[in-house]
Amino acid sequence: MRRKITLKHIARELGVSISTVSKALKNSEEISRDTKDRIQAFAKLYNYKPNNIAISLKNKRTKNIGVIIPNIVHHFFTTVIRGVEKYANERGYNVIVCLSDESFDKEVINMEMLANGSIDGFIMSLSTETQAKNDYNHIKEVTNQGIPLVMFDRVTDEVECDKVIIDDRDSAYKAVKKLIDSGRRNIALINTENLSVSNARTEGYYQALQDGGIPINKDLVLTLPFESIDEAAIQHFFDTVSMDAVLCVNEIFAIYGMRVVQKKGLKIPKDVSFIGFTDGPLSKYANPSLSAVAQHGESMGAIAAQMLIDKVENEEEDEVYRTEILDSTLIERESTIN
Amino acid sequence: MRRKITLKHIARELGVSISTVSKALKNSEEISRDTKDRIQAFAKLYNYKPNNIAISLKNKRTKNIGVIIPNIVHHFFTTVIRGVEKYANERGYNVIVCLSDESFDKEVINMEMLANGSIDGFIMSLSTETQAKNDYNHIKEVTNQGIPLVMFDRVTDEVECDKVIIDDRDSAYKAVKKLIDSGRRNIALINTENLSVSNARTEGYYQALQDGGIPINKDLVLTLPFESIDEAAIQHFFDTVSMDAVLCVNEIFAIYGMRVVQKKGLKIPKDVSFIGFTDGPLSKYANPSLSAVAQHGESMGAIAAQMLIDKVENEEEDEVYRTEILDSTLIERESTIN
DNA sequence: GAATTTTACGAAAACGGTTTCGTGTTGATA
DNA sequence: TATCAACACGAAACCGTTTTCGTAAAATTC
Repeated sequence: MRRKITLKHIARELGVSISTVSKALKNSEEISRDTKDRIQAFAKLYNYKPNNIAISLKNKRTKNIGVIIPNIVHHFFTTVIRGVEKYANERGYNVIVCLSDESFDKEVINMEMLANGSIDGFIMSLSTETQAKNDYNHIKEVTNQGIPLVMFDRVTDEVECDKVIIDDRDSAYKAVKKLIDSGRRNIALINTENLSVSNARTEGYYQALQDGGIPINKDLVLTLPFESIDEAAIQHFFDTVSMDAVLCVNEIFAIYGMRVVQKKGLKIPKDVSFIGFTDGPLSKYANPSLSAVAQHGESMGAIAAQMLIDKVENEEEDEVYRTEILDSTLIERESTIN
Repeated sequence: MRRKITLKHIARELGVSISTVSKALKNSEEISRDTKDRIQAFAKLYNYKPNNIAISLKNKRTKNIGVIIPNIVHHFFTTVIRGVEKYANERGYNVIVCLSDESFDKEVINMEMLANGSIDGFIMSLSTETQAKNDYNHIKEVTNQGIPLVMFDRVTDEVECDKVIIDDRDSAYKAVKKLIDSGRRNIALINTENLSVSNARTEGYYQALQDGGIPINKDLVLTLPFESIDEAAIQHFFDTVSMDAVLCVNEIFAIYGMRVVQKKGLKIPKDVSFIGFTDGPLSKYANPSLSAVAQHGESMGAIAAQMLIDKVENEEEDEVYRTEILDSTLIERESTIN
């Protein structure tokens, strides 16, 4: 087993000083051609690579970025990570992924863990629990220390930092408008508690109904606790309420809803049409395939990474923060197109 | 903005030496109660936290583990990461995720990037390209340097290290046997090129047919390039070959196959039953829901993490490697149960 | 009161690099 | 031949810790 070789080893072996070796390997003008050749050849032979940790300590730059997300089994977050990773890698950064598991405490622990020098900046999306508690001290703590932060998707006004979001309100508005335009009048909504994005989508839903001159009927709105997929509640909802269209704030609700509706003998989209949020594989491969609002997670991740790295590498800390609003796309599939 | 405080700051501020501060904060017996109290109070007040990078350099331990996977949008890999992350976090480790994107070159680059001190050990699953090339020098390089490595799922005999896999051959065998036992005789297989796991599953398929006394018919096997989801090829396959059951080496093939079969007016599972590999949300929410071989990615990840961390923290390097074989579970759903 | 042991702390090395500055040697210049 | 710049390299500081070892001063022992 060949252990990693250091500058010290090379210096000792070649009878020169550590500084000479360091300079020679950076092709410094200070060192003679001869010496450089010797040192470089030796280094190549023994496959010398500088130790990242030592460089990090010296530069106070780790070239790592921390990504904290609530959950990784969600396709959306997965695509964001992918976008972050791809972009970060191109710029020589590694990605440390931490999962808060929708828990406030884990979010705090993860942030503290990484904030002590392990990373140059954070990209994060809030856990539901954090949004419910409305407690952002751990995040302010981090930004106060001057660690750059970019929040995406689930964000809050309480923290000043760069943000990347889609306009959830407007996306829902457009989806509902589309349903109205195609002649639907009894449009239901299945949403979730305590989630900034769900709330925004709900607002868009109401606004679209209002603008469309459709009276608001609270019975058409089913609010479920966060993704518990309470099958009985969904079943009961469709048993007791009648509608000709449904907007769901996530894929799972929509897929499950379609199933219940189909079991009742109704046809999709003839009798009821469905639109879901977050276009993932489920939507694409569902039967019928589900029309969905695509959030373009990968671009979101790439943009977040770009904003973060630009800030990290930008010496002068301008206290100006941007919020980038990305376009969503309504992808129409069998669940709305006859 | 309060910058991070260091031992040096505390020492200067309190008129003691750095070593005294360091010891006081570790509650060393060497330091008087008085001094300790002063220092600890001061440290608490200014929220002192030791710098991870400095500690890493000193200890030659980063408390980071690198995970290299081919793809993150695959549900299976996602669950593995989750398992790794959960377990690693419990033991105080962070997880650096790198995506090889099924590319040999990216796999090499990622490994080299992390191998220079950024991590204490690797957990990885091979990219298709690496398996096709059969070139594992970058991996051997890493293990030669004494960096612990655990491979999972897509592994190779060429590299000596700890491994965690499921018995793909046996899992496929059992799935096919189940189909035979339920009276199916024309059992098709949709598999993939150049993938260790796919090959093993194919072996199990043949073996089960042989043991079941069913003649092998190569026409019943469709081999697709890696997950291109060649829709035309799948369509053509079902148009020209007739079968009463299909085993697919991944979810997508199965879901897409079911759709084609349904469009032809055949009933699932009455006319054709389906079993897929890798139980993910698609299987669960498909219509009909898809019976699948569950690989228990989360346990796989947790076990891999445990093996890795045990090895990392174990000083004496016993050159003995284990291969842990996990049980898979056939989850029966509507696509096989009448 | 001298010798010895504790007590309480500081100096310094080490981890593996980078970088500034100092210096002995060489060759050119006046 | 004295002066000086250029060249080629080394010493040392620094990043932020931990840890070993040395040592004054205080406390204890005889």
